[in-house]
Amino acid sequence: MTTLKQLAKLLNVSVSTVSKALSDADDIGEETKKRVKELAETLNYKPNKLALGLKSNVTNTLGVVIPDILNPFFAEVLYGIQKQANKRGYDTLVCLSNESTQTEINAIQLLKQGRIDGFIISPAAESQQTNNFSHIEAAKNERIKFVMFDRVDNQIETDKVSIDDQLAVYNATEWLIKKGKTRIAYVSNIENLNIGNDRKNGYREALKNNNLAFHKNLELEWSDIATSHQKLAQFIKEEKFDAVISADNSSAIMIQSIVKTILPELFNQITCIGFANAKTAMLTYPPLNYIEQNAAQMGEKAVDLIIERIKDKSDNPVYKQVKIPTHIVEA
Amino acid sequence: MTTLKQLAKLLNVSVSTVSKALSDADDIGEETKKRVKELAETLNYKPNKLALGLKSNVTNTLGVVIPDILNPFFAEVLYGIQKQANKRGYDTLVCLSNESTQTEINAIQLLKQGRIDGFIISPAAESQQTNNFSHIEAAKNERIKFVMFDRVDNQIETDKVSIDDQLAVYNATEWLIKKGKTRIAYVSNIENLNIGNDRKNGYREALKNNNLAFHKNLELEWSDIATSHQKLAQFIKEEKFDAVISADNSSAIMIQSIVKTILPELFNQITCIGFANAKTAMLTYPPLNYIEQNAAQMGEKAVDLIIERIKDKSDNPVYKQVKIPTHIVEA
DNA sequence: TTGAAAGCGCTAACAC
DNA sequence: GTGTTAGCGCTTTCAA
Repeated sequence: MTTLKQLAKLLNVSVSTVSKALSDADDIGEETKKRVKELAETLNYKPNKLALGLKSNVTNTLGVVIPDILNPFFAEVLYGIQKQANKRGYDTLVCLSNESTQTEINAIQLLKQGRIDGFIISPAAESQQTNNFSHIEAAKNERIKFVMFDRVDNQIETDKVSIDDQLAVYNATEWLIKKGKTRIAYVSNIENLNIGNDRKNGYREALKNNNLAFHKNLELEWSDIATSHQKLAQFIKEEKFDAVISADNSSAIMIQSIVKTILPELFNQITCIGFANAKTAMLTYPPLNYIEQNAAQMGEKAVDLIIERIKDKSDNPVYKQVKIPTHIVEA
Repeated sequence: MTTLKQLAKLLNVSVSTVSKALSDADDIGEETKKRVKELAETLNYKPNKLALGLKSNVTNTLGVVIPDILNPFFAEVLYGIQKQANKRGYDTLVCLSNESTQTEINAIQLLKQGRIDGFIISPAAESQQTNNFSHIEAAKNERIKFVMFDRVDNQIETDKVSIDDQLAVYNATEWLIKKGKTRIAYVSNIENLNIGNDRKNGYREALKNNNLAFHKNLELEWSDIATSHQKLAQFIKEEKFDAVISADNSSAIMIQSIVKTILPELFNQITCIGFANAKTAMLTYPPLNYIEQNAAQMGEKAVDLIIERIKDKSDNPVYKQVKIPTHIVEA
C-alpha cells in the first residue's frame, strides 16, 4: 500500500501538500498537482479507508444482516443491496444470523464497532418468535441508523421496506378464484414469521370476500424439510383441492412435482402459485405461476433508505415505510 | 461509541492506563483494573476496530468475492465462509462480481484499500473465458494474500480449494453405469467455465473406461434460462437416453420435471443425477439423486487456508491445493 | 503556494 | 503502578 507519506518523500514535498493536491485544492500550484497526481497514478495510490474512517467518522460502509442466505429470496435481496451500495459508493459488511437471535446479537455487536455508517437487517426467525428485538433497538441509543426489510416489525420505529404480504396473497387468491377455482389450498412453512400470518390473512380474506367456504383442513403447515415430501404427498392424497397457494419459496415447486407424480391425472386441474423469482420458477415444468416480490428492488430501496437516513442529521427523523409492489407472473 | 479517552476522563486516569487495564497488563493495580473494567462494562465500551486496524495493520477482516449469489452453490459456500470466519474471530467484507470482470476488478480494488487481511475469491465467468486474471494476480505484488475456491486456475499460484470436478462426474457416470444405464446424456450450462470442461471430461472418460459408446448428440449445452425449457424439452423428445447427468445445479431438476410432463411413461426408466444440496434436491419429487459438493465445507476450508496464509510470514510460501471430497446421495 | 501541527482511537516503548 | 509520547494514514486549520 502506497501512503501519502511515501509520495511526499519521493516528491520532496509535505504530506499535506500531497493530500491537497490529490483533492484538487485550489491553493496548490498546477505544476505540483500534476507531479503529485502522476506519481500517485504510477504507484497506484489509494487512500486508506481505515484512516479516512477514523478521521471523519464516515466509513462509507453499510452493514447487512441476512437471516438465511440459502433462501433464494434473501440471496436476491443481497444482490440488490450490493448493486445499489456499490453504485452509491458504499461497501457492505455482510453478516448472517442463520435465524438465531444469539448470532444476530453477535452480528450487530460486530457492526457497531465503529466500522459502518448504518445497517440493513431482516430479523432472525427466533427473534421474531420470542419477540426479542431489544438488541436491534439498542442500536438507536448508540445513534446507529438501521433499516429493516421484509420481516418488518411494528414495534420498532425505523425505516422499513417490505412488500404488502397480505395484499400479495390476497391478490393471488383472487387470481385463482377468477380462474374458477373454488377449493384453494394454502401451504406454508413460514408460520413462525409475522409475514406468514399476514399472508395467511390475505388468503382467508380473499376467500371471505369472494364468498368461498373456508376449510381448515385445506391449510397445511410444515417446517421440517426432511419430512416435507411425505407430509405434502399425504396432504395431496387426502384433501381435494383445485388450486394451491404457497406462502413460501419452495412449497409450490414441490407440490407441482408431487402432484404430477402421484396424481398425474389431476395435474392439469390443479393450479399452483407461490413466491418465487424468474429463475426458481423455471425449476419446475411447466414453470410455476408466481408472485414476483422484486427482491432485488427491495434491497436497492433499503440501501437508498439507509443512505438517506445517514445523511439526515435531524434530531426528529421522520421514518419511512416503503412497500415494494408485487405482481403475479403467469407461466 | 464510548472511547478510551472518555473512560480515562471519567476515571481521572490516563488513556494508556485504561488501555492496559482492559488488556489485563500486569503493571496495573488490581483496584484500578477493577474500576476501569466496571465502567467499560457499564458504558458498553468496544474498541474501535478501525483504530486497531490502522495501528496494527491487522484488521481481522476477510474479503470475499462471489461470482453469483443467486447460485445456491455459492450461497452455501458463503454460508460456510461466514460461519468459520466468525468462529475464528474474523469479519467478512462481501463483494459480488456478478460474473463480470470489471465488477470483479472494482471489488478487488475496494478490498485492497487497507481494510482486509486477505481475501477469498472464485473468479467471474468472464475472467475465465477471457483468461484475464491479471487483476487478481496483481494482489500478489502488493503482498495481499488470497485463496481461490471452486473455479481454481492453474496459472495462478496461490492456495486453492475445490472439488475434483472430473472425478465427481466420473464417479456419478459410473454410478449410473452400474445401474445398467447405457445411454447416458450429459447436460450443462457451464460450458464457459473450466470446471465445466473438467466435468465433461469426467463423463467422457467414464464412458470410455466402461466401453460405452460416446454419442455427441447426447451432450446438450444451454445457457439462456429463458429458452432452457424449450431446449431441454426438444432434447428429451428427440434423443433416446436412459439416464442424465447434469453438470450444473439446475438442469437435472428441470429435466426430471420435463420428462415427467412430456414423456411420463419414460420417467421411471430415466435416472437423473446432478449437482445439488440437501435442500435443492428436494425441490423435485421424487428427490433428485445428487452429487454433494459440501459447499459449506469448501467455504470453511477457504477460511482456514487464508488465515493460515495470513499468519505465515515466510517469504517462500508453500501453497496448498485442497480437494474437498464429494459423494453421491441417492434419493 | 506550501508546510507544520493537531487530532481521529488505539497501543507500546519508555519515563517517572 | 501510572503517565507521557510517538505514531499508524489521513484531513484540516493555521502559519509562513
